Amino acid sequence: MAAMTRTGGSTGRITRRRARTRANLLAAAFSVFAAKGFGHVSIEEICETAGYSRGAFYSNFSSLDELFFALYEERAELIARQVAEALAQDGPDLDVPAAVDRVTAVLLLDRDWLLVKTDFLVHAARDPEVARALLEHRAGLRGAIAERLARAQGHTPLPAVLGDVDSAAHAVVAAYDGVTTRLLLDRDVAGARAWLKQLLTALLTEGSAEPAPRGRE
Amino acid sequence: MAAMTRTGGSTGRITRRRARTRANLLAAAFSVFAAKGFGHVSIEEICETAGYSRGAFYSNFSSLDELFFALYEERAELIARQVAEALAQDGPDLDVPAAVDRVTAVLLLDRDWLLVKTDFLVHAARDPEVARALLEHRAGLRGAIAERLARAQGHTPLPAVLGDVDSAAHAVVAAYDGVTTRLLLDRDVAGARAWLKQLLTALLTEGSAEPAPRGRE
DNA sequence: TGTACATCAGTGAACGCGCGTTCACTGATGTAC
DNA sequence: TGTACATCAGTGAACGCGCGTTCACTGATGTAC
Repeated sequence: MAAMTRTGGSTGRITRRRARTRANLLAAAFSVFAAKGFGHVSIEEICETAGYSRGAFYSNFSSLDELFFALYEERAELIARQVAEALAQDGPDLDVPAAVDRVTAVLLLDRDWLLVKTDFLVHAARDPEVARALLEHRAGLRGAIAERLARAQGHTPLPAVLGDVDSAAHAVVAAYDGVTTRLLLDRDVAGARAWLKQLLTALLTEGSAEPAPRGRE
Repeated sequence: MAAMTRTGGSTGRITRRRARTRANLLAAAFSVFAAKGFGHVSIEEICETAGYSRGAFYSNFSSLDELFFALYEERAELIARQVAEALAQDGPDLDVPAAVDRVTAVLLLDRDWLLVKTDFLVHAARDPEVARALLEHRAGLRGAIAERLARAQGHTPLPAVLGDVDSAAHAVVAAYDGVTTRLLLDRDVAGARAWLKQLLTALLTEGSAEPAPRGRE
């Protein structure tokens, strides 16, 4: 149970070569998973793409599942960092449209990531342990959003129907998930962004406060 | 291109035995796909579950993909019919909470279906042909919702930010997708229903018109 | 309703390939002096 | 900075299993009379 693997800061006994190989395998895995989907990918395929023999794989991972998990964690943390950055850019008052633009730029730009994370979702849906990890990541994202909304509460009040900032953050994440689904199917990134913006605006502002920009875009 | 296969109404040359076998294979496939996920399922596994030899599979389908597609179509049509029914139950005025209850009962009840349809989504995301079929199904659902909303427009106006009924229907489907994601992870059906209801209420009614029921549920 | 025959649907054995997994080996990397 | 040695990381061949796919066969189903 206690974390014995992967000591904190100092590299310790992990050689550069090893780190490089691991990184190469993860990078190759990302593109192969994105292209074919977890479950349609063989260890051999990843190794071939990365330019290693299969032995190299087993030297670094014990199974495809383990690699997939490591890959997800790596990328999810990257995204989380980028979202946090995007949210921090405003001053104390929240400029909803600008913040939404910045966040969606991070979240919707990379189709490969959408594919991989959705694969990971269906994987997690069948394995409670994996689900727990994914839920934690989502809780982190949600927390960052809720915090940001709370910070802006005085200036831009939320609609009463949503309730507190936590509910609002939940709704934002749900909107993101909904847009992800649509984008996976129609591949219309520009449309998805515009639409997510509209959706979030509808959710986060009083209906009467900001009427729709008729016929524009 | 022209549809040569599967003649319309009369059974024609399809024997009962064949129809039964096909149905059994589809039913077995549904539970196996739900349990393991498309991509982690072998033809052999489905046949074993259904109680047939592998030859029976090849006598009815030419590949796993084909079976998966047939399975999706069958179930998606079933769901679409049930949703249409649930939407038709009110009179001309729309009782939003009641309608939402009925629709969510259909859409969120069966976890296995959520799993399979999400599998199908990631499958479709990688194959434009399949994506087209899925988009058509979604368009059908959306159409039914939009029609229902339009029918109630006089009585229950939509918030201006959403724009027309089509946008509103899009938003409803997005909310459904978002809730699906969450439900796949936390398995909290009651919570998901309550939450979807809240979300749709926030989307479909003027923020000022219906304040939140503080602390209730 | 019964019998003979034709076709159909599913059987199960056989084949072979792809790939997961292992392991003795070798070249690469890092350390001690 | 150079050399000798120890350990580590990745190689690639080998093994074998699971399973996709085929096919000659047989029992089931349906039809004609």
